Amino acid sequence: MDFKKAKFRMTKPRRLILEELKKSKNHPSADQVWEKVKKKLPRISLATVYRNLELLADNELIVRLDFPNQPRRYDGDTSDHCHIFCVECGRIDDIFYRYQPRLVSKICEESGYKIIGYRLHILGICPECQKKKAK
Amino acid sequence: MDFKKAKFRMTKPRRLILEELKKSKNHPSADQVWEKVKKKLPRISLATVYRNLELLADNELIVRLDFPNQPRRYDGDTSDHCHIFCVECGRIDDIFYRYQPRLVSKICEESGYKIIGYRLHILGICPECQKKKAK
DNA sequence: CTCACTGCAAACATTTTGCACCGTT
DNA sequence: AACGGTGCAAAATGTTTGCAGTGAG
Repeated sequence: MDFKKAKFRMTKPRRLILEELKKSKNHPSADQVWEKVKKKLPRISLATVYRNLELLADNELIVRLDFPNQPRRYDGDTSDHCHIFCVECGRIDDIFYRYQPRLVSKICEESGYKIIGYRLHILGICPECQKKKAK
Repeated sequence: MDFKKAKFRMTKPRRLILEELKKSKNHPSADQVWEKVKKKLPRISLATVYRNLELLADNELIVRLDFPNQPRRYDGDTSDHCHIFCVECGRIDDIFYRYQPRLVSKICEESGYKIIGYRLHILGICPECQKKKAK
């Protein structure tokens, strides 16, 4: 991994994006981060937000969350946990469960792949959407 | 397979798309399915392919595969298995491992979500790409 | 002083939609 | 005959890029 090589400047837009992500609990999209950061830096471009989110994720300061049928989301919490995604409203919550990939590693060896990582995604319907549907 | 209850007609484009997917082993994208089906039905539109793939997936005759940074892929094999994805070239292979979600179900209950399903995605580098990188 | 970084607009890739016509049932 | 399905083109969506100017180290 070329993590060490990566040298980047901590510019104002970059710092604000990282801070915003560290403090938000709702796993925002690039667009949502943009809306927040604009309040402090009104001239910031959406392209800058995209560029910085990808750079921060490449350097493992934040985490990319890819779920079906919606824009990429980001998590400022890089600790080892997985996510549950509401298929109705798109809400994402943290699940503090550490997936143990021992068995599956064994099976994967047969494929000849070099394993990089695992993504355990849980899909469900959040409490609010269950209530709405009950009506 | 029982199409009687299905709320859709088994038209020629739809049948060819399903057949193509059932026989292909490389988890193609909509675009790739289109290229194949065009050989038998040259006037078919890409929009038709998209519409039918989504409809077939909704009816669980095929499976959607969503991996980061590439178009949605589809699997004609609906049996219970997971997938390994090459982050270099986008190749997807089947892994015949059945994920047992007992423990995580327990943990998820605390979230109040109604659980719909699990997606275990494995990321890696396929044998061919490992060779290329070795140079 | 340099070069990574930025804003902006335009390009891009993928997917969805409106509409008039077509073909199964 | 009805109505779901289709081709086509255009729109929508989400993200990336080219460029000229800016500012952090």
